[in-house]
Amino acid sequence: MAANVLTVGEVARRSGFAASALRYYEGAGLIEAERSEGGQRRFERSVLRRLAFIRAARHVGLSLDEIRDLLAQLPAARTPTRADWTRISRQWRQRLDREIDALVALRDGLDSCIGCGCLSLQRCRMSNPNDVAAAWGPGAVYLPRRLREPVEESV
Amino acid sequence: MAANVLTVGEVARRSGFAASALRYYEGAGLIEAERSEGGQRRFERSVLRRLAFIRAARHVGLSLDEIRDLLAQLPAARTPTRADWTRISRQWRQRLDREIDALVALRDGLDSCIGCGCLSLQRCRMSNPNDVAAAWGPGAVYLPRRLREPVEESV
DNA sequence: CTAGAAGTTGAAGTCAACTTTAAGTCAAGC
DNA sequence: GCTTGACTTAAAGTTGACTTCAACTTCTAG
Repeated sequence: MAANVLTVGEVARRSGFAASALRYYEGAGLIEAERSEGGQRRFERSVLRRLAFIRAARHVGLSLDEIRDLLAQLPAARTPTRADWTRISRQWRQRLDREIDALVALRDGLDSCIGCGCLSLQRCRMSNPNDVAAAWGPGAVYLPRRLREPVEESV
Repeated sequence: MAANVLTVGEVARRSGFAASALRYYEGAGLIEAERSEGGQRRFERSVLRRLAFIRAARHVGLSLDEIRDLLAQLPAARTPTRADWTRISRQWRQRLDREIDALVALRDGLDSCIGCGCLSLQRCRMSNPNDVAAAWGPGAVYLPRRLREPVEESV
């Protein structure tokens, strides 16, 4: 393929995303593409880094909406630098910390439950809907359904 | 309501699950119900503890299929004892440990990524699909989409 | 020039775990 | 006996993130 642009198939192969996902991401405003005379997508090489970010963010459990918001923070005028990427990556790190904290709290709650064997709707932290809500607090816990399935787009 | 049985509405109120969810769970084989002469559901009181278990297991991120499998380990002949519940609860604890480990590994990988600013498809642990798959290993990471939304069934 | 691989679109399908809706039946208090 | 709230069912709708499909067009190697 020509000069410095990539077809959707090439991007798919190199990024590990399915071509259908790339089209979907374009529609969702996460990535952009020029068009050839015949109307086919032509991606700049920089889309690969963008996709790398998307993959990592998906692994952390961010929704596409959230990822789009993060990507919007990148400078539109110039090609993003390493520092630009670093700056926005730092934002999920906090999220991840909160997730881990919540899980540890969950595990501790489970331990106390196993200990008492109660699972009482009235008293138990694990099963009482109100207590559970209170225990997690308003800071939602975000976690990847994505992590459930081993990644294997790149077969 | 009569003697020792509960209507779907009563169970809903006391368990925090919506009545529609209870019907769904019955259809999915997670809970059982007798029927009144007129065909309405009549739940035994023990269904409440079962539901408490279901709620807790959902919070840990188990799917309904998995929960059904766990519940199938309960003795059919007699009413489950505290020891029975404890035994099957212990099984998710390991799961939770693995989830936490995976998240911590993810965070460490993220740290190294922020440090290097690379996000390279070829090298970076965070964004390379193969590396990511390898990093998680075959032991899947299970985490609750459920935890994303604060629980508020009991409004 | 042409075969065939790769690309295009919009619409529909998928998955899980429910909820909602419609149209009707049951139960209980007065 | 009647009203009214609670219940019944099957079927369709919801959400997010895609995939699949059908019908067609474009690109490129030979």
